Amino acid sequence: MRVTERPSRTPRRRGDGRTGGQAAAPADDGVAGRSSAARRPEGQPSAPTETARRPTIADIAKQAGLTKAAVSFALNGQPGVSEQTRSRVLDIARRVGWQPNSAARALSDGKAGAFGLVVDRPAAMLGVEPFFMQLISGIQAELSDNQMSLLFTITQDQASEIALYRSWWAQRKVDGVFVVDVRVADARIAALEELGMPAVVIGHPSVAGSLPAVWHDDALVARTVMEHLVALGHTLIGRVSGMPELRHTQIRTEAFGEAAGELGVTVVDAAGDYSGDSGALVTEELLRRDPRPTAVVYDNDLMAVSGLGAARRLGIDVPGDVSMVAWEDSPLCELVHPPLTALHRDVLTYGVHAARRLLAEERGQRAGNVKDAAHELVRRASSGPARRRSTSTTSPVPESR
Amino acid sequence: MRVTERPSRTPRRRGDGRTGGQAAAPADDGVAGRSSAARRPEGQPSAPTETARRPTIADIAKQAGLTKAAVSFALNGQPGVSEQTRSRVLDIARRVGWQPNSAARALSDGKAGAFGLVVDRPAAMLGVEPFFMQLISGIQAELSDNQMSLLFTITQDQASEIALYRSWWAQRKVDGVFVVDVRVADARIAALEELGMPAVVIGHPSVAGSLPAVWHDDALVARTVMEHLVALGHTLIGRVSGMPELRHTQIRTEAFGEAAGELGVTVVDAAGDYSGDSGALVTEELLRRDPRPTAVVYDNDLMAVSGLGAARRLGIDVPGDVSMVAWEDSPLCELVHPPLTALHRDVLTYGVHAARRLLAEERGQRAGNVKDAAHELVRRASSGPARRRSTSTTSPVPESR
DNA sequence: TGCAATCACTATACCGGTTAAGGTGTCAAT
DNA sequence: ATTGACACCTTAACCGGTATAGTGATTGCA
Repeated sequence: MRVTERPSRTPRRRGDGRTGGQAAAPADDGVAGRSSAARRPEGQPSAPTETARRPTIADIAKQAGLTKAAVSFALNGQPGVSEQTRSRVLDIARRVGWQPNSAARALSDGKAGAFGLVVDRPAAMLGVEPFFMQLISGIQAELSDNQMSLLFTITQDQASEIALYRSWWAQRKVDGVFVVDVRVADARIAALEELGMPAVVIGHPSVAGSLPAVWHDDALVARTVMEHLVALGHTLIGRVSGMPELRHTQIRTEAFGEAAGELGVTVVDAAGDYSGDSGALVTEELLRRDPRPTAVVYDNDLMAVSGLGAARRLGIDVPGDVSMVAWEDSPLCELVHPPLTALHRDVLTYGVHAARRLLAEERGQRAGNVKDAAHELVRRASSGPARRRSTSTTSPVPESR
Repeated sequence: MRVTERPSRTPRRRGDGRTGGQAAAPADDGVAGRSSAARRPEGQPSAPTETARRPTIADIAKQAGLTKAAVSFALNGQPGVSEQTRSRVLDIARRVGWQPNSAARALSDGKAGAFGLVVDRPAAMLGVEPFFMQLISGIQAELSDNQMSLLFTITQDQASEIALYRSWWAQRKVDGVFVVDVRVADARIAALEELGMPAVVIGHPSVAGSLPAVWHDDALVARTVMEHLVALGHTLIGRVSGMPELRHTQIRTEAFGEAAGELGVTVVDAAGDYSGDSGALVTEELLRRDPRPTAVVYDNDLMAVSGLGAARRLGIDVPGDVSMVAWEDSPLCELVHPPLTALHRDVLTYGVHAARRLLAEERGQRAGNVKDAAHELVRRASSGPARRRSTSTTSPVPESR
């Protein structure tokens, strides 16, 4: 109960962590001292039934003069005890600060009480994207409402990710997992199906196998972008994509192609890898083409920002000479110059939906896929009308980087 | 549109929990079967010796003709079994794919097998910084070597963070926690001390109370920066700080002040809040001063990037008129123009050390604080010699934004 | 009045590990 | 032949919950 302002240098004391053994009169326990004090006015000394440690239902049972089972019934709202007894038990539980031991409960009902999320990217590539943090934030919000925890891990390759799934499942550490960054013919999907482990794919249903997916319609979004650009007069549009092995990259590529065909314009695809470097490199390639695209769409914000820099180095004006659009919005897009037109979505809600879906799955409710809201186009200064194709290409600038 | 909408319903199997086994003809496969799968149905056993469910040590014992205890000894390298028996047990365990049930082990030895990390920031503010991802990556690397998991949670305020600590501890969900973003007189420290929960503060020891800290010497780094700038001829230096209530902000502020005094130059402090907006705003203020600072140091990369934009809007050249330095490096710093001189550190190793320290703490090894390597100055184009103070300030530009 | 159905609990057996204490069999020393 | 001393296992008791069967007392109904 000492919550005083620590002077400057307390002689580090702290709990032992392990209050094991036969209560060798620790005098100052520091754990949940209120309980024993409250129950025992000043107590007969050498009390044999001292509740030293974290309270269990056995302690509550003893205090209430009941058995463990009765207490369990009372605490869980199960029938089998009188209302009077129930409230008495609840009172005691509250007073001693009882909380169920998660391991005991897990062992008993065979559920872990946690879900897992593994991200498999090299540490360097993680990071600048706010996506995961927001996703986790959303997942978390839903899980904590349901007394569930999230085990989060970053691995270096897919093999260890799969190994981790097997291990988690064998040890019953998690009740299910969220799968992100799904590739074509992703080995994780097959592994999860084989294990029979509940899982939700955060990505397109076409790669989710028999697993439920939470997704949004990238094809629709691609079309929106194309319409925006075509309406501005653009007819030759560059696109800097993410890794081609990711399924959603392919989906976007296909959709851009189709929309282009229908709208009578041309799309030039070029593959990046989400890194700033690749964004700059690929942008330079695109902007050196003749005829030069009058607009470029990027698969993430980081590449778009780099593309902006590349254009400046080449002496190409944005949006005067070329418009730029980033797929995925972030604070970054707002603070560069010019601010980037971007595709925004509510990642947090996406996470909430994924969590909700996995909770249902784990409860055995085998529902279908969940389609989330599509991205919304946020128009900023980086996209504008296509320049009349009169002036030829800018004088080439020596390559730099 | 040709996204190969998955045919329709393949007859789902999955979710049964039981693997292989006699697999004869489950026929029912009622997914819902909520009743604990462990209860013996008591029907006539068609294949009595078959291990149907996930294997336990009891299964192994039966196959080996031993008791649970002997098997446990064998599996844990405990003395008490012959080498011959041990290897036989290990063989069987490997063959049936046994892994210890984490709940059972946790219940038995009173340890959760997991640590917790709570980040308490509004979802919007999380994100662009790669710090947490890299930190987690490092923590994770060390933890998985020690068969430990990481519970990761994002909360909205400090009160719920503390409540979560209490809950985790009461339920024995974690064996300890990492504490980040420490403030002055941080309520979390007091709460953790009261709980007696093992914890490691990732931050300066002066706010860690009696908890061990893993930290690095910001004061030293501040001095390095100052020396760099003074060597370039700068004598009036602006600084855009992070939130003043964070302890490390204060430490940096103090250190900059001291170093300035010793080196005979002046530092002008201005507080931001790590957001891009604040970076731009505060930078404008600084650059409008007369005399104008010839260098600005930022407490994070995001504000520095925004500051760069602000300078451009004011028609002030970087690094010609003013040099800029970011505290905390990231891909962002490299892709803006000019690339930002930045303070780089190995966050991943920082995480490894924090994890190692918490592991020691949890094992009862009460070591001291761990001082990590300081940031290293990465010189890029944004910092250069101070312009001779001949030309007066640039003509003011109308305020924008 | 008698028999069954409820009610409100108790007793006990799990879940799957770990671990202290006890029990054999073998072999050497006394 | 007795006594240990071991090496190698077995028994049984936990850890802290949950679930099922059983018990004594009260009530319902004929």
